[in-house]
Amino acid sequence: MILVAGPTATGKSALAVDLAESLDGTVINADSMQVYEALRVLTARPGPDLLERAPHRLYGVLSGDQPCSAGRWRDMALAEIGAAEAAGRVPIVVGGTGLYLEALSAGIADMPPIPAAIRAAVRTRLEGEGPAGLHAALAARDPAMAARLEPGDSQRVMRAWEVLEATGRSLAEWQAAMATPPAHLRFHRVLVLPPRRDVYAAGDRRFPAMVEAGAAAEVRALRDRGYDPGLPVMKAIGVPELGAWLDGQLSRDAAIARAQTATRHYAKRQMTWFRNRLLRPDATSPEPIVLEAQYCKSFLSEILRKLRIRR
RNA sequence: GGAGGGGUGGCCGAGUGGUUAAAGGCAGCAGACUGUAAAUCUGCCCGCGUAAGCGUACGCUGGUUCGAAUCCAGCCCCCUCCA
Repeated sequence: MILVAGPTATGKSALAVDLAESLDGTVINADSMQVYEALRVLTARPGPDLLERAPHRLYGVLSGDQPCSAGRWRDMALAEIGAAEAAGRVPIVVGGTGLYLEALSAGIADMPPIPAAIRAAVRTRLEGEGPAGLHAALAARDPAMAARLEPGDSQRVMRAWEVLEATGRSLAEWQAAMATPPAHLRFHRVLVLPPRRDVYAAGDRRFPAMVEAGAAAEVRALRDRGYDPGLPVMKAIGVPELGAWLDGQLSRDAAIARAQTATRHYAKRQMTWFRNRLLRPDATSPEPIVLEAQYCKSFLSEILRKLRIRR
Protein backbone atom coordinates (compact mmCIF):
# COMPACT_ATOMS: atom_id res chain seq x y z
CA MET A 1 0.00 0.00 0.00
CA ILE A 2 0.99 3.61 -0.50
CA LEU A 3 1.17 6.45 1.98
CA VAL A 4 1.10 9.96 0.56
CA ALA A 5 2.05 12.67 3.02
CA GLY A 6 2.97 16.33 2.88
CA PRO A 7 2.02 19.76 4.12
CA THR A 8 -1.18 21.52 3.04
CA ALA A 9 -1.74 22.75 -0.45
CA THR A 10 1.01 20.77 -2.14
CA GLY A 11 -1.12 18.66 -4.46
CA LYS A 12 -1.44 15.47 -2.42
CA SER A 13 -5.06 14.85 -3.39
CA ALA A 14 -4.29 15.09 -7.09
CA LEU A 15 -1.29 12.85 -6.69
CA ALA A 16 -3.38 10.27 -4.85
CA VAL A 17 -5.97 10.20 -7.61
CA ASP A 18 -3.35 9.99 -10.33
CA LEU A 19 -1.78 7.06 -8.52
CA ALA A 20 -5.16 5.46 -7.99
CA GLU A 21 -5.93 5.67 -11.69
CA SER A 22 -2.63 4.17 -12.65
CA LEU A 23 -2.64 1.41 -10.07
CA ASP A 24 -6.32 0.62 -9.59
CA GLY A 25 -6.25 2.16 -6.20
CA THR A 26 -8.65 3.35 -3.55
CA VAL A 27 -7.90 6.72 -1.99
CA ILE A 28 -8.20 6.73 1.80
CA ASN A 29 -8.21 9.98 3.71
CA ALA A 30 -5.65 10.63 6.45
CA ASP A 31 -6.59 14.19 7.20
CA SER A 32 -8.05 14.85 10.62
CA MET A 33 -10.36 17.58 9.38
CA GLN A 34 -11.46 16.09 6.10
CA VAL A 35 -13.05 13.21 7.98
CA TYR A 36 -15.76 15.60 9.12
CA GLU A 37 -18.67 16.18 6.88
CA ALA A 38 -19.23 19.87 7.61
CA LEU A 39 -16.40 21.76 5.92
CA ARG A 40 -16.08 20.70 2.33
CA VAL A 41 -14.55 23.94 1.04
CA LEU A 42 -12.57 25.10 4.04
CA THR A 43 -10.97 21.75 4.51
CA ALA A 44 -10.00 21.46 0.82
CA ARG A 45 -11.73 18.16 0.37
CA PRO A 46 -11.31 16.62 -3.08
CA GLY A 47 -13.98 17.94 -5.43
CA PRO A 48 -16.20 16.05 -7.89
CA ASP A 49 -13.48 16.20 -10.55
CA LEU A 50 -11.22 14.04 -8.41
CA LEU A 51 -13.89 11.99 -6.70
CA GLU A 52 -15.21 10.61 -9.96
CA ARG A 53 -11.83 9.34 -11.04
CA ALA A 54 -11.25 6.90 -8.19
CA PRO A 55 -13.01 5.54 -5.13
CA HIS A 56 -12.49 7.74 -2.08
CA ARG A 57 -12.95 6.64 1.53
CA LEU A 58 -13.13 8.37 4.90
CA TYR A 59 -13.95 11.82 3.54
CA GLY A 60 -16.72 13.55 5.42
CA VAL A 61 -17.76 10.39 7.19
CA LEU A 62 -18.20 11.82 10.68
CA SER A 63 -20.44 14.61 11.80
CA GLY A 64 -18.73 17.40 13.68
CA ASP A 65 -20.04 16.32 17.03
CA GLN A 66 -18.48 12.87 16.74
CA PRO A 67 -14.88 13.76 17.44
CA CYS A 68 -12.34 11.58 15.71
CA SER A 69 -9.05 10.53 17.23
CA ALA A 70 -5.85 8.91 16.10
CA GLY A 71 -7.02 5.55 17.36
CA ARG A 72 -10.47 5.80 15.88
CA TRP A 73 -9.11 6.89 12.55
CA ARG A 74 -6.62 4.05 12.57
CA ASP A 75 -9.39 1.51 13.09
CA MET A 76 -11.39 3.01 10.26
CA ALA A 77 -8.35 3.16 8.01
CA LEU A 78 -7.36 -0.43 8.67
CA ALA A 79 -10.88 -1.52 7.81
CA GLU A 80 -10.82 0.43 4.56
CA ILE A 81 -7.37 -0.85 3.68
CA GLY A 82 -8.59 -4.39 4.24
CA ALA A 83 -11.69 -3.79 2.13
CA ALA A 84 -9.66 -2.29 -0.70
CA GLU A 85 -7.23 -5.16 -0.74
CA ALA A 86 -10.02 -7.70 -0.62
CA ALA A 87 -11.40 -6.02 -3.72
CA GLY A 88 -8.02 -6.23 -5.41
CA ARG A 89 -7.33 -2.53 -5.20
CA VAL A 90 -4.23 -0.73 -3.95
CA PRO A 91 -4.90 1.29 -0.82
CA ILE A 92 -3.55 4.83 -1.17
CA VAL A 93 -3.66 6.63 2.15
CA VAL A 94 -3.27 10.42 1.74
CA GLY A 95 -3.22 13.17 4.26
CA GLY A 96 -1.36 15.75 6.21
CA THR A 97 -2.03 14.55 9.72
CA GLY A 98 1.27 13.18 10.84
CA LEU A 99 -0.08 11.63 14.00
CA TYR A 100 -2.69 9.65 12.10
CA LEU A 101 -0.19 8.42 9.59
CA GLU A 102 2.13 7.36 12.34
CA ALA A 103 -0.64 5.69 14.32
CA LEU A 104 -1.31 3.63 11.24
CA SER A 105 2.20 2.74 10.21
CA ALA A 106 3.86 2.45 13.61
CA GLY A 107 0.87 1.53 15.72
CA ILE A 108 -0.57 3.20 18.77
CA ALA A 109 -1.22 2.00 22.30
CA ASP A 110 -4.39 -0.01 22.55
CA MET A 111 -6.54 1.84 25.03
CA PRO A 112 -10.11 1.88 26.17
CA PRO A 113 -12.24 4.89 25.29
CA ILE A 114 -12.61 7.55 27.96
CA PRO A 115 -16.20 8.14 29.12
CA ALA A 116 -17.52 11.51 28.03
CA ALA A 117 -18.40 12.45 31.59
CA ILE A 118 -14.79 12.11 32.69
CA ARG A 119 -13.54 14.14 29.77
CA ALA A 120 -16.00 16.89 30.59
CA ALA A 121 -15.01 16.88 34.24
CA VAL A 122 -11.33 17.18 33.42
CA ARG A 123 -12.05 20.03 31.05
CA THR A 124 -13.95 21.83 33.77
CA ARG A 125 -11.06 21.37 36.13
CA LEU A 126 -8.67 22.77 33.56
CA GLU A 127 -10.79 25.85 33.18
CA GLY A 128 -10.81 26.33 36.92
CA GLU A 129 -7.21 25.59 37.76
CA GLY A 130 -5.38 26.36 34.57
CA PRO A 131 -2.93 24.00 32.89
CA ALA A 132 -0.18 24.59 35.44
CA GLY A 133 -2.58 23.84 38.29
CA LEU A 134 -3.73 20.63 36.67
CA HIS A 135 -0.15 19.72 35.96
CA ALA A 136 0.80 20.24 39.59
CA ALA A 137 -2.09 18.07 40.69
CA LEU A 138 -1.05 15.44 38.20
CA ALA A 139 2.45 15.42 39.62
CA ALA A 140 1.06 14.18 42.93
CA ARG A 141 -0.73 11.20 41.42
CA ASP A 142 1.13 10.43 38.24
CA PRO A 143 4.68 11.69 38.56
CA ALA A 144 5.86 9.80 35.50
CA MET A 145 3.49 11.61 33.17
CA ALA A 146 3.89 14.96 34.92
CA ALA A 147 7.64 14.72 34.48
CA ARG A 148 7.41 14.43 30.75
CA LEU A 149 4.73 17.03 30.17
CA GLU A 150 5.23 20.75 30.00
CA PRO A 151 3.07 22.50 32.64
CA GLY A 152 1.57 24.70 29.96
CA ASP A 153 0.61 21.82 27.71
CA SER A 154 -3.08 21.85 28.50
CA GLN A 155 -4.05 19.27 25.96
CA ARG A 156 -1.65 16.56 27.01
CA VAL A 157 -2.08 17.29 30.69
CA MET A 158 -5.83 16.80 30.25
CA ARG A 159 -5.26 13.60 28.38
CA ALA A 160 -3.03 12.25 31.13
CA TRP A 161 -5.71 13.08 33.70
CA GLU A 162 -8.50 11.55 31.70
CA VAL A 163 -6.65 8.30 31.32
CA LEU A 164 -5.72 8.17 34.96
CA GLU A 165 -9.29 8.87 36.05
CA ALA A 166 -10.91 6.52 33.61
CA THR A 167 -8.58 3.55 33.91
CA GLY A 168 -6.82 3.99 37.21
CA ARG A 169 -3.50 3.59 35.47
CA SER A 170 -0.96 6.06 34.22
CA LEU A 171 -0.94 6.90 30.57
CA ALA A 172 2.77 6.12 30.73
CA GLU A 173 1.94 2.49 31.49
CA TRP A 174 -0.50 2.26 28.63
CA GLN A 175 1.98 3.76 26.26
CA ALA A 176 4.76 1.47 27.39
CA ALA A 177 2.72 -1.39 25.95
CA MET A 178 3.10 -0.01 22.48
CA ALA A 179 0.82 -1.48 19.91
CA THR A 180 2.52 -3.29 17.12
CA PRO A 181 2.49 -2.00 13.60
CA PRO A 182 0.27 -3.94 11.21
CA ALA A 183 2.69 -6.67 10.13
CA HIS A 184 0.73 -7.64 7.06
CA LEU A 185 1.14 -4.20 5.49
CA ARG A 186 4.07 -2.78 3.64
CA PHE A 187 4.09 0.99 3.48
CA HIS A 188 5.46 2.76 0.44
CA ARG A 189 5.83 6.32 1.53
CA VAL A 190 5.64 9.25 -0.83
CA LEU A 191 6.39 12.60 0.70
CA VAL A 192 5.54 15.82 -1.11
CA LEU A 193 7.90 18.36 0.39
CA PRO A 194 8.42 21.50 -1.68
CA PRO A 195 10.57 24.42 -0.50
CA ARG A 196 9.00 26.28 2.36
CA ARG A 197 8.26 29.45 0.43
CA ASP A 198 6.33 27.52 -2.21
CA VAL A 199 4.18 25.86 0.42
CA TYR A 200 3.47 29.20 2.05
CA ALA A 201 2.69 30.84 -1.26
CA ALA A 202 0.27 28.07 -2.18
CA GLY A 203 -1.55 28.40 1.11
CA ASP A 204 -1.70 32.17 0.79
CA ARG A 205 -3.24 31.82 -2.62
CA ARG A 206 -5.68 29.14 -1.63
CA PHE A 207 -7.41 30.75 1.30
CA PRO A 208 -8.93 33.73 -0.53
CA ALA A 209 -10.06 31.26 -3.18
CA MET A 210 -11.85 29.28 -0.50
CA VAL A 211 -13.61 32.43 0.62
CA GLU A 212 -14.64 33.05 -2.98
CA ALA A 213 -15.96 29.51 -3.09
CA GLY A 214 -18.23 30.02 -0.13
CA ALA A 215 -16.16 29.24 2.92
CA ALA A 216 -17.90 31.86 5.02
CA ALA A 217 -21.32 30.42 4.32
CA GLU A 218 -19.94 27.07 5.33
CA VAL A 219 -18.75 28.49 8.61
CA ARG A 220 -22.13 30.09 9.22
CA ALA A 221 -23.88 26.80 8.58
CA LEU A 222 -21.48 25.01 10.88
CA ARG A 223 -22.07 27.50 13.65
CA ASP A 224 -25.82 27.22 13.20
CA ARG A 225 -25.55 23.66 14.39
CA GLY A 226 -24.60 24.87 17.82
CA TYR A 227 -21.71 22.51 18.41
CA ASP A 228 -19.54 22.77 21.47
CA PRO A 229 -16.76 25.25 20.59
CA GLY A 230 -14.23 22.80 22.00
CA LEU A 231 -14.88 20.26 19.26
CA PRO A 232 -12.12 19.73 16.71
CA VAL A 233 -14.11 20.97 13.68
CA MET A 234 -14.67 24.23 15.41
CA LYS A 235 -10.92 24.71 15.44
CA ALA A 236 -10.31 24.04 11.78
CA ILE A 237 -8.28 26.79 10.19
CA GLY A 238 -10.64 29.45 8.97
CA VAL A 239 -13.51 28.71 11.33
CA PRO A 240 -12.50 31.11 14.11
CA GLU A 241 -11.17 33.64 11.59
CA LEU A 242 -14.18 33.74 9.29
CA GLY A 243 -16.40 33.53 12.36
CA ALA A 244 -14.85 36.75 13.62
CA TRP A 245 -15.61 38.34 10.28
CA LEU A 246 -19.22 37.15 10.41
CA ASP A 247 -19.48 38.64 13.86
CA GLY A 248 -18.14 41.94 12.63
CA GLN A 249 -15.04 41.75 14.80
CA LEU A 250 -12.67 41.55 11.87
CA SER A 251 -12.73 42.92 8.36
CA ARG A 252 -12.85 40.41 5.56
CA ASP A 253 -9.25 41.15 4.64
CA ALA A 254 -8.06 40.89 8.21
CA ALA A 255 -9.84 37.56 8.62
CA ILE A 256 -8.22 36.26 5.47
CA ALA A 257 -4.81 37.47 6.57
CA ARG A 258 -5.17 35.72 9.90
CA ALA A 259 -6.25 32.49 8.36
CA GLN A 260 -3.32 32.65 5.99
CA THR A 261 -0.98 33.07 8.92
CA ALA A 262 -2.59 30.15 10.70
CA THR A 263 -2.15 28.08 7.58
CA ARG A 264 1.53 28.95 7.41
CA HIS A 265 2.00 27.98 11.04
CA TYR A 266 0.25 24.73 10.38
CA ALA A 267 2.31 23.98 7.30
CA LYS A 268 5.45 24.69 9.29
CA ARG A 269 4.46 22.15 11.95
CA GLN A 270 3.66 19.58 9.32
CA MET A 271 7.01 20.06 7.64
CA THR A 272 8.80 19.71 10.95
CA TRP A 273 6.94 16.49 11.64
CA PHE A 274 7.50 14.97 8.23
CA ARG A 275 11.13 15.99 8.00
CA ASN A 276 12.02 14.71 11.42
CA ARG A 277 9.75 11.70 11.81
CA LEU A 278 8.56 10.43 8.51
CA LEU A 279 11.98 10.72 6.95
CA ARG A 280 13.90 9.12 9.74
CA PRO A 281 15.42 5.81 8.82
CA ASP A 282 13.12 2.87 9.26
CA ALA A 283 14.49 -0.58 8.58
CA THR A 284 11.13 -2.22 8.11
CA SER A 285 9.80 -0.21 5.19
CA PRO A 286 11.27 0.97 1.90
CA GLU A 287 13.00 4.33 1.68
CA PRO A 288 10.47 7.11 1.21
CA ILE A 289 10.15 8.78 -2.14
CA VAL A 290 10.49 12.52 -1.71
CA LEU A 291 9.14 15.00 -4.22
CA GLU A 292 10.76 18.36 -3.56
CA ALA A 293 8.17 20.38 -5.45
CA GLN A 294 4.44 20.98 -5.58
CA TYR A 295 2.93 17.96 -7.23
CA CYS A 296 1.82 18.19 -10.80
CA LYS A 297 1.09 15.48 -13.28
CA SER A 298 4.48 15.63 -14.94
CA PHE A 299 5.99 14.04 -11.85
CA LEU A 300 3.67 11.04 -11.95
CA SER A 301 5.67 8.76 -14.19
CA GLU A 302 8.81 9.25 -12.17
CA ILE A 303 6.99 8.49 -8.94
CA LEU A 304 5.43 5.39 -10.46
CA ARG A 305 8.83 4.25 -11.66
CA LYS A 306 10.34 4.63 -8.23
CA LEU A 307 7.44 2.81 -6.64
CA ARG A 308 7.90 -0.08 -9.02
CA ILE A 309 11.61 -0.35 -8.22
CA ARG A 310 10.92 -0.51 -4.52
CA ARG A 311 8.36 -3.21 -4.71
C1' G B 1 -1.52 80.85 13.10
C1' G B 2 -3.09 79.00 18.38
C1' A B 3 -3.73 74.74 22.03
C1' G B 4 -2.76 69.89 23.18
C1' G B 5 -0.87 64.71 22.29
C1' G B 6 2.87 61.77 20.18
C1' G B 7 7.59 59.79 17.58
C1' U B 8 10.76 53.02 21.32
C1' G B 9 13.75 46.96 18.26
C1' G B 10 10.39 43.96 11.32
C1' C B 11 5.21 45.51 13.39
C1' C B 12 2.04 46.71 17.78
C1' G B 13 3.17 48.40 22.52
C1' A B 14 5.18 49.06 27.97
C1' G B 15 8.78 51.88 30.12
C1' U B 16 9.70 58.88 33.03
C1' G B 17 17.39 59.17 35.74
C1' G B 18 21.10 53.65 37.16
C1' U B 19 18.97 46.92 38.68
C1' U B 20 17.20 48.50 30.50
C1' A B 21 19.79 45.25 24.86
C1' A B 22 14.91 47.83 26.80
C1' A B 23 8.20 44.21 29.74
C1' G B 24 4.41 42.02 26.85
C1' G B 25 2.16 40.71 22.24
C1' C B 26 2.55 39.75 16.89
C1' A B 27 5.34 38.17 12.84
C1' G B 28 9.83 35.17 11.80
C1' C B 29 13.14 30.80 12.77
C1' A B 30 14.11 26.00 15.08
C1' G B 31 12.07 22.04 17.79
C1' A B 32 8.65 18.58 20.48
C1' C B 33 4.59 15.49 19.54
C1' U B 34 1.48 7.73 20.98
C1' G B 35 -6.11 8.97 20.96
C1' U B 36 -9.19 17.05 20.15
C1' A B 37 -3.20 16.85 16.23
C1' A B 38 -5.79 22.25 10.99
C1' A B 39 -4.68 20.55 18.16
C1' U B 40 -1.21 21.51 22.15
C1' C B 41 3.44 22.98 23.71
C1' U B 42 8.98 24.48 24.06
C1' G B 43 13.26 27.37 22.69
C1' C B 44 15.60 31.40 19.85
C1' C B 45 14.69 36.19 18.16
C1' C B 46 19.86 43.96 17.32
C1' G B 47 25.07 42.68 15.23
C1' C B 48 29.77 39.88 15.92
C1' G B 49 31.30 35.83 19.32
C1' U B 50 31.04 28.75 21.52
C1' A B 51 31.43 31.95 25.73
C1' A B 52 33.17 35.89 28.74
C1' G B 53 32.49 40.03 26.16
C1' C B 54 32.53 43.90 22.60
C1' G B 55 29.78 47.09 19.34
C1' U B 56 25.44 49.59 18.11
C1' A B 57 20.20 51.20 19.67
C1' C B 58 14.63 54.41 21.89
C1' G B 59 13.01 60.94 15.43
C1' C B 60 17.65 64.47 14.78
C1' U B 61 21.37 67.71 17.04
C1' G B 62 23.33 69.57 21.24
C1' G B 63 23.21 70.08 26.67
C1' U B 64 22.60 68.74 32.14
C1' U B 65 24.44 64.43 34.99
C1' C B 66 29.26 59.99 37.70
C1' G B 67 25.11 57.87 34.70
C1' A B 68 19.68 59.59 29.94
C1' A B 69 14.76 55.94 26.12
C1' U B 70 13.71 58.65 30.56
C1' C B 71 15.55 65.75 32.41
C1' C B 72 16.58 70.59 29.35
C1' A B 73 17.07 73.41 24.50
C1' G B 74 16.62 73.76 19.34
C1' C B 75 15.07 71.35 14.96
C1' C B 76 12.20 67.64 11.91
C1' C B 77 7.86 64.66 11.37
C1' C B 78 2.79 62.73 12.79
C1' C B 79 -2.18 63.13 15.11
C1' U B 80 -6.40 65.77 17.49
C1' C B 81 -8.84 70.24 18.55
C1' C B 82 -9.42 75.66 17.89
C1' A B 83 -8.85 79.35 13.94
